[in-house]
Amino acid sequence: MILKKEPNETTEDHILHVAQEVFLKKGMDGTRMQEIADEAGINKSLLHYYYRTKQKLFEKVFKVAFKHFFPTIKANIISEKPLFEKIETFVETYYTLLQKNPYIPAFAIHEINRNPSSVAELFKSIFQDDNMEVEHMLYELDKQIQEEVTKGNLVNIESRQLLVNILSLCIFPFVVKPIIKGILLENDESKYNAFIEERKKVVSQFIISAISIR
Amino acid sequence: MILKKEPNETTEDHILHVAQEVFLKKGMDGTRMQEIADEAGINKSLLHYYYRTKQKLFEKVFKVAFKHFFPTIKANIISEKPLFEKIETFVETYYTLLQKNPYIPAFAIHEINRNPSSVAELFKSIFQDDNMEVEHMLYELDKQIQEEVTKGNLVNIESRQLLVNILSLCIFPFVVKPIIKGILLENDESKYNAFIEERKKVVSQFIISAISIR
DNA sequence: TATACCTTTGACCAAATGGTTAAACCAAAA
DNA sequence: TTTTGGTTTAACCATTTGGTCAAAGGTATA
Repeated sequence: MILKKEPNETTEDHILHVAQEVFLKKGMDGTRMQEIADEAGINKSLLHYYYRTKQKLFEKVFKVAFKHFFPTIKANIISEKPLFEKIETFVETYYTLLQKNPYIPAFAIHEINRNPSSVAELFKSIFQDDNMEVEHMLYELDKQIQEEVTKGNLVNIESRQLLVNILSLCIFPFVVKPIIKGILLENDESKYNAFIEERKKVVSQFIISAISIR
Repeated sequence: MILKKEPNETTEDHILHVAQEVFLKKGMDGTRMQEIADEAGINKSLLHYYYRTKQKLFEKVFKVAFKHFFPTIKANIISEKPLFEKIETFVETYYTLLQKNPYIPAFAIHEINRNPSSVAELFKSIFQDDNMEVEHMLYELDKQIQEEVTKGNLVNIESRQLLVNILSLCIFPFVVKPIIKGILLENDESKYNAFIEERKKVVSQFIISAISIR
């Protein structure tokens, strides 16, 4: 289906939005410049006029796609709230963010594995744009965990392991949507949506129950 | 690097193994028939001689790749062990299986999202080959969970949610290996391996702690 | 109106890519 | 030794694909 240009949208932006749509669904290798042009309702030359090469267009799309993701993680880890509350709001906001951008995780995973070194560079430049320091964030998270451990509220879990657990539980259900929907939920879209909606509560309960000492 | 043919290996098998290597890393779209031929040290025509088309070769690779995965899940769910023990052995064996086949999950995720309907068909035919019935497995798991709940050992968690949680915690760390390694573990391969090895214990503890009533 | 500048297009190109074919190769059977 | 049938190769083909270029369109300014 051809994506109509918004009235206030410049051609340059319109191309970017259409390219985002196509790249996210099909990946770098699976995307044809001609297809982006067709979907945007313009000539293929115009793509090159605005973005020179496929690679450059792809990198722009890639950067824009992650604009919202890292700041959300950062804001939550840095905030002053107690750990359990932090986890609850993180899961809630991250699920909502992913519901709005369901294709991004699978896209990222494929491109990262396809070209780890150059994608690592892209990530670093995004980090710089956002002024994020991973070491600092991990240090803050570590400190907070240790505090709760000494208070006797928390089992002693390594902060990296906890972080990976949380992200796994949030992101994975989106990257295997077709499997969950097709095999576990009778291929019913609304059942899948309900399943995901339910997870906003289930997952934070699951995590907190896993790490708290009662 | 060119993959040497084993002495006892037929050319047909050799091609399949090389194709597996390349398809797993680069995906269907990213793979060139010429590249498979080069890596196998043979002429491109020979690929078509044995496997007709790229699509057919891909489907063969796809089926072979998942040969071990579903039976492992099935065997564990069906077995007669108590639930917590089941979870422990499942996590352990699944992590070991993934350590041996680290590229398979990211590969599967990409192909599934790229072409959900045709991949769903492929999965169904694999299920048939393995004589697996998802409904039956879910029913068994459900029954066991309900038993533990009534015994007062377990919080009331939906079996599908639990299953997705377990699989998320097992599979996700492999699909984002470059991220974990690059951002959390100073790009150190041995640190990543240790991190994964540690998860065999961490994850099953995490799950059991999350769902058990103490 | 004329000019200058940005935008858009159609025609075109070279390289890459999946696939075909006829011939050469080779080992085992007759 | 000759024949036969499976295996392997080199040369070739049609199509696709990312990218170029010169010209045309359009619009604001002088």
